Amino acid sequence: MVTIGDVARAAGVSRSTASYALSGRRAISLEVRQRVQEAVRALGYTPNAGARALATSQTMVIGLLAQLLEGEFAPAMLQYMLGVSDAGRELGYDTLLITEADGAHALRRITDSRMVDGLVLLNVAHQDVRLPVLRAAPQPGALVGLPGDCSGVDVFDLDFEEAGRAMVDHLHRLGHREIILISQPELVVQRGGAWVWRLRNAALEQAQRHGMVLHAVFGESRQPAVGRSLNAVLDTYPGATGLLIDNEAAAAALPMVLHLRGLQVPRDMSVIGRYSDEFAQIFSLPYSSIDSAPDRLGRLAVRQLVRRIATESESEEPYVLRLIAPDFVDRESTAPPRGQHRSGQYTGRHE
Amino acid sequence: MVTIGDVARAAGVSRSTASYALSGRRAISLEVRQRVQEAVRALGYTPNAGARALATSQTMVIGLLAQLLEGEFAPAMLQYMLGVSDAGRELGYDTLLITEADGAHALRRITDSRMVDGLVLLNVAHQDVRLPVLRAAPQPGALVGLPGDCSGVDVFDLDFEEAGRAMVDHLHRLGHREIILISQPELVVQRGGAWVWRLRNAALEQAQRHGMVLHAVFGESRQPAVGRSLNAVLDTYPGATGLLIDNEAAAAALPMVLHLRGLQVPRDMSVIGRYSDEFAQIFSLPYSSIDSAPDRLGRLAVRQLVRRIATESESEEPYVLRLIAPDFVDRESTAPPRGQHRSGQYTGRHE
DNA sequence: CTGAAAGCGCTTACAG
DNA sequence: CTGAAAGCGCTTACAG
Repeated sequence: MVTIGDVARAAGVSRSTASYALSGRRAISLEVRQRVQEAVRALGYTPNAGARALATSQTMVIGLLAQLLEGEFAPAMLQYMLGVSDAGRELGYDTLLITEADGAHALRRITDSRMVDGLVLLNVAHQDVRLPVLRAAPQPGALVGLPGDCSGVDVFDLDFEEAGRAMVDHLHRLGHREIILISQPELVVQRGGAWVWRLRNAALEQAQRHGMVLHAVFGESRQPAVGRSLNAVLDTYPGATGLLIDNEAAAAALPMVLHLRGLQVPRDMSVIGRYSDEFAQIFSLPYSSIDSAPDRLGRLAVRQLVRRIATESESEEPYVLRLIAPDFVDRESTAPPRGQHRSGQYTGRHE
Repeated sequence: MVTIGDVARAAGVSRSTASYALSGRRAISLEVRQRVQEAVRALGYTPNAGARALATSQTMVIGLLAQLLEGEFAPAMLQYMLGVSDAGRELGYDTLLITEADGAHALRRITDSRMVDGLVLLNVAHQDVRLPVLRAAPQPGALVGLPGDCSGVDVFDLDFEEAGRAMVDHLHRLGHREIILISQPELVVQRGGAWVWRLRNAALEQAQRHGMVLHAVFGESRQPAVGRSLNAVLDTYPGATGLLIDNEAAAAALPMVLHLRGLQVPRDMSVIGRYSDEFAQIFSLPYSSIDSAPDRLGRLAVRQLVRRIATESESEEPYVLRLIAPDFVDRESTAPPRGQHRSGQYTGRHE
């Protein structure tokens, strides 16, 4: 392979001069710089990443710890991953993708061996076993997902509580008084998926504040269970006029379920989802939704991570906890509940 | 950070002895080996990956070039990626994920800087601009996807021609005489998505051989265009009794389309798809299908790549071109065409 | 069975 | 403005 020594020889300068000419870290005469650049081009020189990492203690690589857990909606994960990878590249970083089931173990391996300059953890649980490892690591970390303890890391997530309140408020404003919330499978909650219960609890509280009835249930993650459970819920609460769907698989299954029950949206049922706009477009989910903005969250996490890598040794910047405001995408799937629609009155309970 | 020098000092041996004790590349007395291992544990030593890479010219990292192109079905890509990442890890390799739009440029950067020991390219086009770069690189490469020129690389793909024939044969055997094939959007074909036309051309030939009428059309990749185009096709060919769906978005949209047209599967329409089993499960696509086996293909590519990395300098192993046989997953979405069903006769044309 | 030394390809103080 | 040298943390011939 062609090394900086070859470049130096071809340009008739020392290796250090060649290095400085390329990095620009000290003044170099125009003539020498041009000779070096010419040699680089002629020889097709690219610095060896491993050697550079060894010399500078910087790998220019970010570790991305994805977690694909049972009962969760895998396709959503891809969008976070792309946000991280693309943002990293724009900032000069490559992305090491770690998908091992044992995330804590993988994290220790990656950080101990100094393969990366920083880490992004996706799908962070309330008590995430990866966090103690991350805190003990010499590299900084940024999370997508809000854990119980945010110390020592930068945290980014959707404001799921605000999302839950916004969904409830929206239907309340339209006059709905009995609604249903379909969350992720209970397994996800038991495993510590705090985002699920943050939305759920906030929605329940808000409904109570408004004097609404909110039936909060856990959905399923796969067909045919998803469809069955949707039907069961609709059977159980025939008086409900609104549906909040914090569950991608349920959102995808819902159009057919409602259709087979002869229910039209929004005439017979108002629906609000919570998923990414990209997902809505691919499957044309016809429901207004809170955009989960995976791409944006991934990018935010990387940007902060890179900032922290740069300023790591310097003054202790305070850690960031940023919950982004839910963005409501209107797809006209909500309306006043039946009966009220025609009268234009938003006052009574459902008749 | 703790280095092998620290370990050596703690164990009272030289650095080379410590290194050999850990690698096992030469005989070490039991006593010394134990002292070294004890020092490693006590100090929490992990070799520095960059230093090791520099010394051995092995990074133990595989580069994964994903390509998310417009008009293609992004969620499918994730499954290939996971297959590669998981298989790599099992073989001792980490995965560098490259998602840059300019794949050829990214590939050159990664290979020139020696960040990886080998490359896996996903979504390979007929004339893929990344291939010349890959062939010129010092690292070996494995492809998922069959290009026009396979020289210098190991290639893995589904046997899309056999898949096309199998789909046609299946419906022919049941007595269908007029069927429709919905492929990916035309854009995908124009861009060189050879897998699309391999299935398509093979299906057309096979239909002709059987004396069947096959209407081959290009579908769409997003709603609402997908649904519209499905309806338009069904309007155009009212005599068709079978549907071959080589298009994930169309497969996801089809149940509702057929339902709204009052068509039951397989009573009124036989359907065969081509998508991964995982995808079928998440959305419970109710159609028999050819499994595109993304996980398996990703794993095969990595396994061969690692084999080639190991034997690279040795005798020239011939390059592999492996098209895996299509696997038919029966979900009971096919039957004899209407009318024949009752008679049990598979002889006539549709009446 | 073990050690001292060279070398992988860079970067960056240290000198001039 | 430029060069010779040290050093990053490993591995692996070369000696003994």
